[in-house]
Amino acid sequence: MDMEARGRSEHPEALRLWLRLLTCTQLVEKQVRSQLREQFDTTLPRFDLMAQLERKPEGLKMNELSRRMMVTGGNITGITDQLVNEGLVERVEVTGDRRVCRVRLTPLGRSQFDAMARQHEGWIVAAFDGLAPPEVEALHRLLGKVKQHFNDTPLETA
Amino acid sequence: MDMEARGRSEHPEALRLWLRLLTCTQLVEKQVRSQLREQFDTTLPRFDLMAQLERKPEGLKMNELSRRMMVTGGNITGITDQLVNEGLVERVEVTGDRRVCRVRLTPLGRSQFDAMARQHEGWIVAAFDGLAPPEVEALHRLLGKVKQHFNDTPLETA
DNA sequence: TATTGTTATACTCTATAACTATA
DNA sequence: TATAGTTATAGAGTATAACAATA
Repeated sequence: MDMEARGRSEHPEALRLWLRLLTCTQLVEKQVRSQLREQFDTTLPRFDLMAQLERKPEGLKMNELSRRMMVTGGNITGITDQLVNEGLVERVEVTGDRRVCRVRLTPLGRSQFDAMARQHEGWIVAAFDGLAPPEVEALHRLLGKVKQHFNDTPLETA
Repeated sequence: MDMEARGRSEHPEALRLWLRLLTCTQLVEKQVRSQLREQFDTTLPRFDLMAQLERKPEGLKMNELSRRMMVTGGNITGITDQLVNEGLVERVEVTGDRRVCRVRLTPLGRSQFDAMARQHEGWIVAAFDGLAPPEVEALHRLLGKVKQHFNDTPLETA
């Protein structure tokens, strides 16, 4: 229940913040994973991939899926294969470059994703409804700065 | 790079917040995992388990480790076995209940953890140094409300 | 009977690297 | 040569459930 006992004795603010951030994410993520499993017999990466496609009717290249989902290419092939076998997404050839393919939702995939997304939205709203709207906004803004700083920083190896 | 394209078209605030929270956590977590691997040839769960023990010289029961790390018991046995084999932690019998054992850091484990924690702290400080101190504080406080709300809510299955 | 910890197992997710086919 | 995608593999990390010993 308390991952936050993890830091060193000095406990600088950044460390406390990180442990709490991790705890919150894990709480929500565990909830989402188990609900996806129970209610839809699916997994978070599969849901994520379909969610990436949902707003791109023309589909996305494997490349782009890999970058957006922050995992390497081989994994995208694997998840895509599963979803293709179940008829939820399809690979489409791209004219002009025969190495490339686009992946997009099938009508079945779209309707199934819509059903999942509706539930998913409910779980997420429930997870954060301890916050007032301005607090949600503030949290969103602050995390935006964290993300931005990461994008700006060349990821030092020291 | 942009997990946040994931939500539905309506994009209520809670959903946007969740996607950003997840993105930030994954960015930091990937960084920490790869540094732990490169610099100390260890993993995040192993580091976490040692961190739990660091502030408890008397050790923790397997039970307590399981609860704190939010994973089931069998996994705690596995990670503990590894660390015992490397001489970093030890199992201690508990008088009065022969089913129970406490796990605690060995002197070697403690000194090795200290070295890791020093580096770890640096990675975390770097991850959040795009925020001013009052912003760190605000973020910490808001996430505290999220966590609290989770603890208070009996985890509805609908 | 209930609890603590262990064992055995299966599955998902991941990165790496070698491979192919195109460019 | 370089790039897009695939294949093969190994290893984390996890949950589940059956089990032993003890309470």
